[in-house]
Amino acid sequence: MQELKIYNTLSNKKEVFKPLKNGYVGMYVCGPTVYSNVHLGNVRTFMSFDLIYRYLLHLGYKVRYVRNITDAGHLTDDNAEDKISTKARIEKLEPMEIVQKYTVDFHQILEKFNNLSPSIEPTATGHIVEQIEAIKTILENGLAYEVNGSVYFDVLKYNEKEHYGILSKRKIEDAIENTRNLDGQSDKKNPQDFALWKKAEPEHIQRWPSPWGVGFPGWHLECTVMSTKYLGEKFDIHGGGMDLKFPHHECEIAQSQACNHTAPVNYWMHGNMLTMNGKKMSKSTGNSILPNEIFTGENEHISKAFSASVARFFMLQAHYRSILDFSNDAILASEKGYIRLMEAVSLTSKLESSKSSSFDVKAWKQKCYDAMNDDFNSPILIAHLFEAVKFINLLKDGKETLTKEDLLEFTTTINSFVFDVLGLESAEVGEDNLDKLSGVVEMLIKMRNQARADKDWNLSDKIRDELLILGIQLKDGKDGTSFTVN
RNA sequence: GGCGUCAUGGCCGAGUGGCUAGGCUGGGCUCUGCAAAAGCUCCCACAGCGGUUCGAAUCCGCUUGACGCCUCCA
Repeated sequence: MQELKIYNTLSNKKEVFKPLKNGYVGMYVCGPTVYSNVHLGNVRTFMSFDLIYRYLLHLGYKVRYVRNITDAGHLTDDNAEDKISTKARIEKLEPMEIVQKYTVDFHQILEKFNNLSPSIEPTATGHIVEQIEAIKTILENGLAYEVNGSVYFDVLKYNEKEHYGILSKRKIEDAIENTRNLDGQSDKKNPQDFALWKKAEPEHIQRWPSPWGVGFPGWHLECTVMSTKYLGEKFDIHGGGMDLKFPHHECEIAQSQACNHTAPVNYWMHGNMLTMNGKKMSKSTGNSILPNEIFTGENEHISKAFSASVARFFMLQAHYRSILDFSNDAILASEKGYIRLMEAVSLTSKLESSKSSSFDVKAWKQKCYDAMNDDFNSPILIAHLFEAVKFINLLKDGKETLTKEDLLEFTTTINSFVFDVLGLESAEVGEDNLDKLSGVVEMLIKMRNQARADKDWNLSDKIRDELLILGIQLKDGKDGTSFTVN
């Protein structure tokens, strides 16, 4: 098996990946809070982990990929209404209708982007019992306290033995110094303490009974409980967006330590943000673009519609740990590159072999693996794929050669990287329709060739130009005319 | 204010102490009836200032700037 290096945000270093159990990987990724449509920035994170999931599968690992759905609303501050409830009130729906609506939307969008489904997709509300049990354990272990129907995690006490801030590289002393005292209306002993269980006010709709009264679980707890349940007290990879590092993931570590007396995760991975106009995409500021707006082109930031594959390719051209800025120019450039890549890939089935090879397929193949083994460096992989594109075009013209064996290995490799690992899809034209379309276009090509033979350039150009308007491009090559559909 | 990340050519975006990223765009050439496509080729770089080094865009320090987190956030 290839040696894979993963950048661990716990150590801030690339580390050789060694799963706990040989050949098996347990991976947990924080999913969305389903109170509104996912925007493109949300999609980027899930796509980054889709790439990681796909590559692990490609390497032959058996991966259990758990990604939760947060369907219990959490509070933006101690006294506000949670987002799901707010949305339910605005849309005049039950909270669970909101949850259902946006869960379906989330699945549909990710499917359009050709993301593979996780192995398990647990919900927070489906694991209230387990969350209550975890709180009991933390209370028993003396690292939480109950006040007025709520239970809080005692961060200062935890910090006596463990380091609260190990992931986000913070010192709790700094946090305390920089905390402004807000009126003291909170039940917390310390502002850094976080809720494990919150007492439900009468108007709070999502509510469950507990040993501490009617309430609802704290935000961080669900991930601890569900990852433990499905992946064990210790598992290989935990992922999420960079913005979840603190406090969410920090709290997860503290909760797991408090429950299970062990660090839960060997490799922490954080995907970086998608920005637009240099600022983080965020619905609250209006600086965001929805996937459906990409598909229809109906957004002031873009000049035309783009397919999900193009958007996917655009995002894969940047490394998952880099900030990526979305712009019309950038995605237009990606679209051209994407088309060039996919046209070359579609040519691979038509290539012919020779007696010798003018290209070192094995060396090229290893470079592709090296790129992905270096912390899933998809931009480098894509650069190597473009090297292959050039080679394919020369091969087609007979200017390069491959033996039968090399050709097979070459086409197998390029197809598996493009489709299986990067998860790109070729243009969606139904097989049947494509056959019919081909017939029609071939007929027009014949007519045009007759016109060209007669030097009737007006007619031949008319056929070519009008087809182009319809999105069908003719290409005159040495072996006759071919066409592509845009 | 605290913590952290990043500053690469016209645009997007990789990267390593000495050697080509790649894509898009622009110029030239080949091919073509003309185009397009494809191929070849050219131009344009590593924020600024110091330091380490035989040698740094790559390591260290400072300056400037941008962004992220510190409240829900992918």
